[in-house]
Amino acid sequence: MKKGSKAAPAAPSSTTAEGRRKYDPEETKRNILDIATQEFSAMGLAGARVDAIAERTNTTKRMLYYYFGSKEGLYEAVLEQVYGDIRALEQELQLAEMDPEEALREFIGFTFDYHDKHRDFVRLVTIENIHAAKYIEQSKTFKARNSTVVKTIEDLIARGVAAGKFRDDVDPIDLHLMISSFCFHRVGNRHTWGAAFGRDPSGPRARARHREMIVDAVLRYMRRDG
Amino acid sequence: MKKGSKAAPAAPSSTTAEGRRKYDPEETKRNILDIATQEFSAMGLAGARVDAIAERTNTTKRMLYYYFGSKEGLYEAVLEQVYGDIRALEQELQLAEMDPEEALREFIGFTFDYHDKHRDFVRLVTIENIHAAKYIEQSKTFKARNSTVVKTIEDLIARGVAAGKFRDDVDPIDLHLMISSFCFHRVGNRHTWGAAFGRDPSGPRARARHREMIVDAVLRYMRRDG
Amino acid sequence: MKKGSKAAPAAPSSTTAEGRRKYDPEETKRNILDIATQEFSAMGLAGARVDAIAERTNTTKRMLYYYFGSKEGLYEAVLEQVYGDIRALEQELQLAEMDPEEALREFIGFTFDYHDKHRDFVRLVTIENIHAAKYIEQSKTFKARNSTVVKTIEDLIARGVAAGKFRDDVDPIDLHLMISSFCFHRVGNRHTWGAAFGRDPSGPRARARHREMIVDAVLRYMRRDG
Amino acid sequence: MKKGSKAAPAAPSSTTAEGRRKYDPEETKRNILDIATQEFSAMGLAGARVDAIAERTNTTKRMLYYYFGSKEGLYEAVLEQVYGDIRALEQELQLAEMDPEEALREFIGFTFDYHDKHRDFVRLVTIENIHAAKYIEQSKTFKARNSTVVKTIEDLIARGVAAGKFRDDVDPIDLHLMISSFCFHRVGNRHTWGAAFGRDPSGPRARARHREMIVDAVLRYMRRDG
DNA sequence: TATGAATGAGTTTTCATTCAT
DNA sequence: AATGAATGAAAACTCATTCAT
Repeated sequence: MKKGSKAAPAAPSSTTAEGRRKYDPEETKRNILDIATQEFSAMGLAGARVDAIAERTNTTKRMLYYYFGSKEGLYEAVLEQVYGDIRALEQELQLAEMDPEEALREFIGFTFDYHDKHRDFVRLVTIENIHAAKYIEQSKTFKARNSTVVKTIEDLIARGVAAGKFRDDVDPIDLHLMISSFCFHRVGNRHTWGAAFGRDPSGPRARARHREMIVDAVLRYMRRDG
Repeated sequence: MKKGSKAAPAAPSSTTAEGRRKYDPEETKRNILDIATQEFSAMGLAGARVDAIAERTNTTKRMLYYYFGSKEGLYEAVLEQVYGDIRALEQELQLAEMDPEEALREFIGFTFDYHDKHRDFVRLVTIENIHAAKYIEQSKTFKARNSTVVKTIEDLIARGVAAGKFRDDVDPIDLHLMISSFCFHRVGNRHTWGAAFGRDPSGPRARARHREMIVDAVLRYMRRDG
Repeated sequence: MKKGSKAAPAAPSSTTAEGRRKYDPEETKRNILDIATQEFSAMGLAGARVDAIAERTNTTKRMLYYYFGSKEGLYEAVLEQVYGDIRALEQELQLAEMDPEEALREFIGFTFDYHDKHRDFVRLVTIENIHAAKYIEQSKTFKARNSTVVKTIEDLIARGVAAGKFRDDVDPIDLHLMISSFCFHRVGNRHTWGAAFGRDPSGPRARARHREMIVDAVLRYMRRDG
Repeated sequence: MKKGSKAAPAAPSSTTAEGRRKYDPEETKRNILDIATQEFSAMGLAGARVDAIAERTNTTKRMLYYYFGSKEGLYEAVLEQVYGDIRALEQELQLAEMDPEEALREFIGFTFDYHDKHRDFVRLVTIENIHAAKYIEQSKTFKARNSTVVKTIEDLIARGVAAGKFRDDVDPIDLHLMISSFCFHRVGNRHTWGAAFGRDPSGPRARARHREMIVDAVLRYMRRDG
């Protein structure tokens, strides 16, 4: 029953060639998570290969199981991180200090830019929907985080309504949906869209035009006497 | 999902009433395609199992290969059919006879209703985007079909502009994107959305509200002096 | 996942070198089951290797999963078969026609000989007890089969009591336990016994002596005025 | 199971009241051995997991290897301890001072009670037989210890024969086998027996009955003119 | 045309053991 | 003496596809 015991690699006491510490659990976890984000995003949960992820990592397949338990556990960790990132940025937005219309403009712009830049996030959300969100639903922090955005939008609308600028019959989550859908779709569905109409809707040529478009559309929709 | 697929009649494995053929190739193919549509839609390309599809079929795995060559071949056939269905309906819309604003309203409503009812279609498009549209791109009829929609929208806009109703700086494909994204997103991302905010954005309670919302938003956006 | 084809024992159109038919599911299953019986018996459930079983088989590992689903499923099938064998033989014993004392002698002798010859059975039962019988408990036929033995012993005792030969305060299952324990133990624990006392209690030299011993002990125990 | 293992006190990982050592090697070893006894007994050698043992211990996996060298070394230590316990007790029995029949009664009773109470011992012996006793055979003290029991029984029989009470054709090891088999079997095979006949043969309801039964049967068997 | 049986290559996961601190 | 991190080898299991009848 004895196994691999032939040659001890025995590295120098604390650092490797590039100066990375050899025993650095946080670094190891982060490294695995980064690669896994790319692979799951590129291939989907079923399509991704644990071997492929491990191969691109600085460590071995075994560590992946050591830290994340299973392929699905790793996928969950990836999802949680990626959702955490966008929610964290949203909270830094400081919209409360701006004029309502300006704040809405800012929020739409942020949402647009984030999706435009973070295609991995868009893909992972898409993938998670294929799985009926059953993995993200297990996350404990997920719902708590999302309630913050709703609050942000609620405040924003309320201030606009109070100022006589915004209509008062719009549900904050619906508004969020309208903004997100455009920002998400032009990235997430860019391939079929590109195949259908011969141009990438998320390409650089359309970016500025689309950004302006969604800001314009949403503001017109929200304005009191549009 | 196909039009006439409400209740897939069993492929006969023995003679029927009188003199009819023992096997019906067309029926067998249709049966396989129906089941495959459900499975690929539910599980994705990598996640779907050939065995699972064959099991639910009235025939055997061998026939699946006989008619469609491979798992991927079957997936392509499913995609082509499902895209064909929506484009065919779009062409029956007869928007040219309506007042431009009315026609746009009609077109948005149709797009909304189609996505709302055909979740399999939405899922399959999503899945195909995970695969960077590489399967649908091989379809010969796909691009041709799509150009028709563009033409429809172009005409619609042109008539509205001519009538002084619509602004003249909107690209037809962009407009299509704006409409589609909302209709698509509330169905395609309903699971993560539901997990995040505790309500299904594609559920019956939101349907009428959302339909009105997207019609309203797009019309405001298009109106000349919004 | 269709399994064991009830009818259609496969027409013998092509045969292999040794005359074994190439497409013979029953033969394939039996072959796997035979090898698995040996391996599980020799190594235990955890210790047995699916690869090792498959290797010794005329077919591949894949078929093992095709027919038995999992390592545990195969183990269950082995257990069920091996228990079925002894119970089937017990039922052929025709004890009802014998004089009660003669019948008891016959039953003890059979039990002794069966355990003495079928060491695989003894080992598998031992192994199953390590697993707290959780696999055999899932067998549907197991309990039904065992009730037959009880009935046999009950009848046997009753007839002996009626004839004034046997004491009337002995529980049939207890009697069975007394008989089985000796027959089982000298085979099942022969290794530790051999290590402790330097001789194999199930070896050929002890066989006749032990057989006589257990027959003698049980008959003395059962006799009315022992 | 060891004598003084009712409530394993935690191995201190920090200083205690005053001046006591920070680590207690003997305590650590005992703790590991206790847990290992439970795990090997419950799962078998192949089925037990080093990680699981270490987890339940007050120390870490490394210590397990430090003190016992390997999984197999730990298993051997467990076996040796457990066999040592029963043999030590047997020697305390003081049968030489009793009337032969009384002494035999006492010996059977002791054997019965010991097996009835020490299920871990029974299981470990069972497990060791699955491994053909290859681990216990390496024990140096094992055989020496066992020869004592044989001597005890030999004396006991000889005194009974001399007193005209016992038959003179019974081998002491065979007698020991007869006694042990019943006591062992009703505990070791209780699970399959319970599954087969719907009652636990080692349960409290059967205990007194079984104890009397084996004493009765053996004494009848040994009596000169049974 | 139809079908259950069969397969090889790959995929996830497990495990006893050792290393660096 | 103690510990969390790390590992290589092997184990169980899966899957799209083809074969023989």
